[in-house]
Amino acid sequence: MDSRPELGTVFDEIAIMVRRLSTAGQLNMTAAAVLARLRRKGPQRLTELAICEGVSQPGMTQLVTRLEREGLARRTPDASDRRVVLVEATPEGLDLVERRRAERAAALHELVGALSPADRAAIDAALPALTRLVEIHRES
Amino acid sequence: MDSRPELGTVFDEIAIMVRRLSTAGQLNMTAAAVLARLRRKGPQRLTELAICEGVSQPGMTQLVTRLEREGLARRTPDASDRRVVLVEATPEGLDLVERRRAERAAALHELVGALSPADRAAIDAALPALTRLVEIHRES
DNA sequence: TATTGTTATACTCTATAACTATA
DNA sequence: TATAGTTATAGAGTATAACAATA
Repeated sequence: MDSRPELGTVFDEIAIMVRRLSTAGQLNMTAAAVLARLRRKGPQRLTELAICEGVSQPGMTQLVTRLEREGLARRTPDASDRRVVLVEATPEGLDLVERRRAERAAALHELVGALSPADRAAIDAALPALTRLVEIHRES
Repeated sequence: MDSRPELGTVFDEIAIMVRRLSTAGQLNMTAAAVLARLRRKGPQRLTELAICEGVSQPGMTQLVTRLEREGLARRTPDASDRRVVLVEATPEGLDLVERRRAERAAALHELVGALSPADRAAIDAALPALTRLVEIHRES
C-alpha cells in the first residue's frame, strides 16, 4: 500500500487552486497566459502565440481582438513582412498581469503562513526543482 | 533584486502543464474535477457538486446530463427526500478517472526522470507540505 | 505556391431567469 | 414559503473551412 501523496494528484489540485486565486480582470486562462507571455517575451507574432498556447490561428485572432477591445493588447505591423501581425501588451495589459500576480502572491502568502515552519521550508527548498521541472516540460 | 522563482509563478506554470498532461476522454477541467470528486467521495447531491466546483446549479445539471449521456455518471433518487438527485460515477467513469491519473503520472514520471537526483529528492520531500497547502485552501 | 492572418459559421460550455415538484 | 432541480434562452469562447493579402 502506497499512501504517500502522489505528484500528479497534488499538481492537479494545485491547478484547481491557482485557477481560483487570481481573478482580477476576469480573464480566462488562455487570455491570462497570452498576456503573461507578452510581458515575459515582448511582442510576438500571432501565429507563434497560437502555437505556444495551443489554440488555433483563428482562435488567437479572436482572442487578440478581444484583448484589443479591452485595451489590454494591440496589433502592430511588421515592417519586414507585411503579412505578419505583431501583438504586444499595452501598459494597461501589463498592469493587469502584475495585479493578477500580486493577487495570487498575496493569497498564497496567507495560505503558506498557515503551514508549519518545516512545511514552509520544504516548499521553499523545492522551488528551484519545480521550476526546472516546468522548464523541461515547456521544452518538450 | 530577488531572482528566486516565485511560488505563484511556479504554480501558475504547473497549472498550465497539468492541463496538457491528461487528455484521455476529452473532458474539460470541470468535468474531470467532478468525476474525480465522485470517485473520492462517492455519490453527491447535484447542488453540492455545483457549489464545490464553483458552477451554477443549472450549469451542473447540464454537466451531469453530458456525463450521463457519455455513460460516465448516473443520477439516482434520494429515498428520504424526493426533490434530491444523487449523482454517482459509473464504472466507466471511474475507469476514465483512473486512466487520466495514470496518464498524468506516466508523463510526470518521465519529466521527473530528467531532473537531477537532488531535484527529485527536493520535490519528493515537499510533497506532504504541498498536500497540506492544498488542503488549507480547500477548507477556506 | 506557400504562408500569415481574417471572416464565416457552427458547436460546446455556462450563466441568469423562469418554471416544476417536493418539503 | 423555501428548497432541489430542470428548462429556456443568451452570450462567451473556440474550432474548421473558406478566403484575402503578401512572400
